[in-house]
Amino acid sequence: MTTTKVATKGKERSRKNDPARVKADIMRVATREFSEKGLSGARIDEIAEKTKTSKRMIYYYFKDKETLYLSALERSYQQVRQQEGELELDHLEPIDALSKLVAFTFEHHVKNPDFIRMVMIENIHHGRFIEQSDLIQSLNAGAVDELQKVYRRGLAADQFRPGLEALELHWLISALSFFNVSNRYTFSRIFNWDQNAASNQEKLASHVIDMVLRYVVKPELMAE
Amino acid sequence: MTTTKVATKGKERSRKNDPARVKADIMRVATREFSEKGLSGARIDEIAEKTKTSKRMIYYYFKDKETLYLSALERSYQQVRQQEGELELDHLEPIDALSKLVAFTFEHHVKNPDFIRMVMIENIHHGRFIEQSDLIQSLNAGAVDELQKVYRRGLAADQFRPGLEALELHWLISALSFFNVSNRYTFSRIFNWDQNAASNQEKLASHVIDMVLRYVVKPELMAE
DNA sequence: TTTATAATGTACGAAATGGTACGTTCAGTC
DNA sequence: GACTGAACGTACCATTTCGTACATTATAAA
Repeated sequence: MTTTKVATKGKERSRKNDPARVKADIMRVATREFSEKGLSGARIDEIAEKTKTSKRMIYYYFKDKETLYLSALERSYQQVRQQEGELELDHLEPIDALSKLVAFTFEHHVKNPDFIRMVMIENIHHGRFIEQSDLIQSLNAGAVDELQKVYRRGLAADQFRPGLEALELHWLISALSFFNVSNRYTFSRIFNWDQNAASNQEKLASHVIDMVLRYVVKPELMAE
Repeated sequence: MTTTKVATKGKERSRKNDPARVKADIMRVATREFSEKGLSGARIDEIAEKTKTSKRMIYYYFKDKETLYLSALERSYQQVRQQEGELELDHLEPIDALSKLVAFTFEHHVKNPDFIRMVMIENIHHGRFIEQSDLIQSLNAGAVDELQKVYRRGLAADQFRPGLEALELHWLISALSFFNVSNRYTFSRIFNWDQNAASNQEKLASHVIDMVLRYVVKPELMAE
C-alpha cells in the first residue's frame, strides 16, 4: 500500500515545492517559540510539529538551533522597525511632535510584546547573537534620527532645553516604554497592582509622556 | 581497601554532616547558574558539580528543578531587599532625600546584576513562580514606603507637585534603573555606544536623577 | 549501647532532545 | 524524455538531562 498514490484527503495528492513558504512558515513558528520560551527553552521538535513541514527542513534551511534563533531575532527586529516608518512628525510643533513620538513609542512597545521578549532573552545571553548580526545593527542605526530632528527643531524654536543628547533622550524614552512590557508580571505581583488594567496603562502612558516633556521642554512653557 | 578509613588528604577522614552549610552552598551555586542561564538553560548536573556536595543532595533539600529555581528567586529578592535598609532619608530636606533615593536605587540596580537577571527570567516565565511565593510578596510590600514618606514631606513643605502616586513614582524610578542593567548589551550594540563605560554611566545616572526631580519638584524650585 | 532518623554518596534509568543518514520527489534544462 | 540539483519525508542515533533506587554514615535520643 503506497502512501504517495492514494490521496487521503482528496485535495492534494502529491508534494508541492514551495521553499519560500516553507522557510517563512518555519520562521514564523520559531519566532513565537523562542520568544515564548527562550533559546534553551524552545524545542526544535515542538517547532517542527507546529510547522506544516518537518524537522528535516529546519536543518535544511537553518544549519542548527542557534542559527535559527539568530534568524528569528533578526526577523523580530525587522518586523518592528518596519512599522515605525509611518510616524509623521514634521508638520507638528516641536512640543506636539515630541509628545506624539513618546506616545507612539510607548504604544509600539505594548503592541509588540514578542519583540520585547526576544530582546530580553537576547540580553540574558549577553547580546552574544546580536553581536554577530550586522543586519540588526544597520536596521537600527537610524532609529534616533526622528528624535534628533524634533529635538533640533525644538531648540531652534527656543522651546527645548539645550544640552541634551538625542541618543540619551532615546535611552530614557526606551527605558520607560520597555519596562512597561518587560516587567509587567513581577511588578504587578509584588505590589498587588494590575499594571495591565486599561486604567493603569493610561496612567502610566500619561506619566511617561509628561515626564519626558517636563525634562525636555523649557519649564516656563509647561504651565498648562 | 575501604575508602572511608584511609584519609587521602590527611585532613578530613570521614563525612561531616552540616545541613545548613550544604543547603546554603547549593543555593549559592543555583542562584548563580539560574541567573546566568535561566530556568531551562541551567543544568542540575552542572549545579551539582560546582557544589561541594552531590546532585543527590539537591533533590534531598529541594524536590525538583522548579522548586530549586523558586528558592533561588526568593533568595535573590531577600538578599537585595536586605541591602536596602541602610538608606537614611529622614534627616534630609525632601528634595535632597528624593535625589538620594533615586541615586541609591540606580546604583543599587547596577550593583546587583544577578538579581536583575533573575527578575528578567521570571518575567519571561510570565511571573509563574513569583505568583506562588508569598515570601517575595511580603518582602516587597513595603518597598514604596520610604518614597511615600519623602513625597509626603515634600508636599507638606510645598516643594513637590501634588497629585502623584508614590507607587507610580516608584514605577518610573524602577523602570529607568532597571533598564540600565537589563538592556545593556542590546542597547550598546545597536547604537554602537558603550553604555557601560564609566563616563556614560555617570551621564545616565545624572539624567535619571534630574528627570525624576524635574517631574516631582515644583518647577519654580528647579532653577538651580 | 542501642536505635531511630537525618544526611550523604554512587550508580543508574527513562525520556527528551539536537542533529543526521538515507532515500524520494519536484521542477527546470538540455 | 533524460538528467540534475534543489526540496522534502522518515526513521533513527548519540547524548544529555532530570530524577531515583539503593546503600551507607553521622548524630542525637533513650
